[in-house]
Formats: sequence, structure tokens, C-alpha cells
Amino acid sequence: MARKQGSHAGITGPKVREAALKLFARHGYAAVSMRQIAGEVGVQAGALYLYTPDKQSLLADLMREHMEELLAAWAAADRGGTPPERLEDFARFHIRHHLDRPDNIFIAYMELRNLEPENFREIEILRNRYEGSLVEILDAGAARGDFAVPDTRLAAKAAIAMLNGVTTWYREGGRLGRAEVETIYWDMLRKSVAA
Amino acid sequence: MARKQGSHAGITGPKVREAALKLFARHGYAAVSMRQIAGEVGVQAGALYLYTPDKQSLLADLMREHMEELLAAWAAADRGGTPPERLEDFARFHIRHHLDRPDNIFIAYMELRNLEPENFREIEILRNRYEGSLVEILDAGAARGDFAVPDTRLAAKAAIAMLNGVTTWYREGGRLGRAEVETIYWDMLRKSVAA
DNA sequence: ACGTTAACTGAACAAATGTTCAGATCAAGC
DNA sequence: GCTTGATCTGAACATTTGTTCAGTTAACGT
Repeated sequence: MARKQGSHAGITGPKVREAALKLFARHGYAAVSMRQIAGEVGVQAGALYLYTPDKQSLLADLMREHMEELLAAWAAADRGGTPPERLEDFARFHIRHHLDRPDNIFIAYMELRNLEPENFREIEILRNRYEGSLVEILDAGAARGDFAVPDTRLAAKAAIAMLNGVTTWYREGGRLGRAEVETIYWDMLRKSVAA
Repeated sequence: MARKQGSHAGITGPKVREAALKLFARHGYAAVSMRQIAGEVGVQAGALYLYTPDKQSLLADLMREHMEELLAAWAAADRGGTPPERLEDFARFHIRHHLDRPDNIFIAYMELRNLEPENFREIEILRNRYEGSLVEILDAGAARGDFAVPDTRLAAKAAIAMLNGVTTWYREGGRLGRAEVETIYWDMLRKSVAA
């Protein structure tokens, strides 16, 4: 047997990335073998190399895609307005975005150490850019007296860490719904930086 | 060559755990080989099995030790008092404890997925116990009107996620000192649950 | 209908993995 | 000084790892 029926690169390519994302998030980059990914896709391990030069690129590409999508999505969602308004938008956007992509955040925040130096630097820049957009909001609000934060960079890190935490425990159909979770987190964040 | 000079189980045993902790935290459980751990200790791979039945137990033991130490340390540090006082104690204790043990928290919160089911359940219980002590404080404070938290379990998770974040960026000799960081985090936490 | 080529298989590769074990070596007690 | 037992080496093991590649198949343009 060789080429399967009804299979194209246009189908298999995304399937490979989806499978890798799912498995990396579930078990960690190092714990997942190319054969497991291939199995998930329904293909032999060798076929994966039609869609990625190697395993490391698979991880780096997934992380880059995620970060670029995140930055673009926030750029689109940012409605401007006063710093408190923008902060609320940011918090709700961040939670909503990641609850829709729980696997993404898992690898984006846990697999940095498995990136080779060159890839690491690239992803770190994207990450700092995203974090920077929150710092910017906090700076603007602090200048106007909306927020009382002794160090906006630290506050941004603390805020993102808190918001990210949601994906580690939130389960669809659980005790709390999305809207509730979103509002409760936003409320905590709002108060934590309040003047 | 065989037995090295001046080496005892009393020395090598802890060394093995230290090396494993350091390497697991740095690169992740799955990415670290027994030979790397042995190399760090200054011993051959086979010798590790004098101190652990297998690699999995090494991880599980490290996590259990960490959680038990954490629980014991908090039990000793908890001075009682009003809920706001206890919350402050908890926050400061948590940050201080983990800044002293950055590697521990890394594996305790990132390697859960690499535990076999039996070990996972055991560690999860310890983790819930620790988280429960924070929930308890929040419940008591909410009942007295000290805190305004719509869901104490969620608030506890959010708080711990925020506090844990400190170990991902804090570096000794950096822009901010320990005491400053501790106070800023406590201040954010205090406000985030304030009535 | 046919040839071309993209998509995939299946086997192979060297290297690395966790783990075992017979034997070598040293420290300590008699 | 000899024996004993704890401590470690070094080689071996079966598997699994990431990756390559010659060959096979099926879809598509002509």
C-alpha cells in the first residue's frame, strides 16, 4: 500500500499540526514521538517529513503561529478607549481566546525550554510584544491615576500568569460557565490594579 | 575502576535527587536521560538504581517530598489571626518559600502530566490540600465580609497561579529585590479579593 | 487512456533510551 | 590483615528514538 484514498497535502498538512499540538500539549514535546503523531494522523512516520523538516520545527512553527495569531487577534479586538476599558477588553479577550485554544497556551507557556536557542529568541520577542501591549495599558492608566501599580511590568506578568491559570482547570460543562469565569477573573484583575 | 574514593550512599543519594531536580526543572522530565543525571552526579548510570527503583519514582518522590515540605512549612508558618492577616502570611510565605526553591515549583506544576496515574492521584491530593488551606482562609474572610469573592475555589486557583508566576521571571540581583516583589504581589492579591 | 507527479509506505539507519548485572574496588569491623 | 558488605563500573540488553529513502500507489491534467 502507499498513497491513501482521498488524501491530499491540503488535508494532511493541517492534520499533522493539529495532532502535534494536541499531543505536545497533553504529554509534552519530549515525551511525544514522531510515530505517535503519525499514528494520530493515520499515516506512517516518514510521511510527516513532507510537512516539516524536523520535530523541532514542528514545535517552533506551532508556537510562532500561536503567538502571531494571538497578536493579530488582540490587534483586531482592541477597541481603544480609556485604560480601564482597554484593560477589561484585554482580560476578556485573553481568557476567551485561550479557552478556545487550551492546547495552544499549554505549549506556548510550557515548552519554551524545549526550543533551540534561535527559535527561543524568536518566540520570546513575540511574547514580549504581547506582554508589552498590556504594560502599555497599565502605564497609560497609571499615568492618569486610574490604576495604582508600583511596577507595571511586574503587574503585567502577574496578571497574565493569573489569567493563564484558567486553562489548567477549566473544563467545558463544569461548575462554572465561560461567561462567569471571564467575569470573575476580570473582576479580580480590575481590583488588583485599582487605585 | 569501581568504587570511587570518599563516596557514600549518604552523599550520593541526595546528590542524585538534587541533580534530577535541577535537570527535570531545566529541561523537563522526558527530555532528561538517566545518563545525564548520572553525569551531573559524577557516576555511571547504573549506580542510580541503588537510589531509585526507576526514573518515574525519582520524579514522583521529588514531587511528593516537595509537597509534603510545602504543607509542613505552611503549617509551621501559619500564625492564625484574622483572615486578612492569614492571607498576607500565606502570600508572603508562598513567594518566599518558592523563591528559595525555584526548581521545585517548576516540576511540581509542570510535570504532573508525566506522572503515572497512581502517582498523579497521590500528588494531586497533596496539592488540593495546600490549595484547600487557601480556600479556607478565603471562605472565613468572605463570611466575615473581609473579602468579596464570588467563588473562593476559583479565587484560590487564580491567586496561586499569579503567585507561582514569580518564579518564571524572578532572577537574583535583578531590577527588583525579594522584599519588593513579595510586597507588590501581596498588594495585588490583597486588592484582588478586597471587599 | 496515459503519463506525470504528489503523497505515502515500509524498511532501514545509527544513536539514544531505561534498566540489569557480573564483577571490581574500597571502607570498616574483627 | 582478612573478610565482608556496601558502592560503583562497564558492558550488555531490548526498545525506541528521529530521520532518510527507494519504491509504490492514486489523483489529475492532457
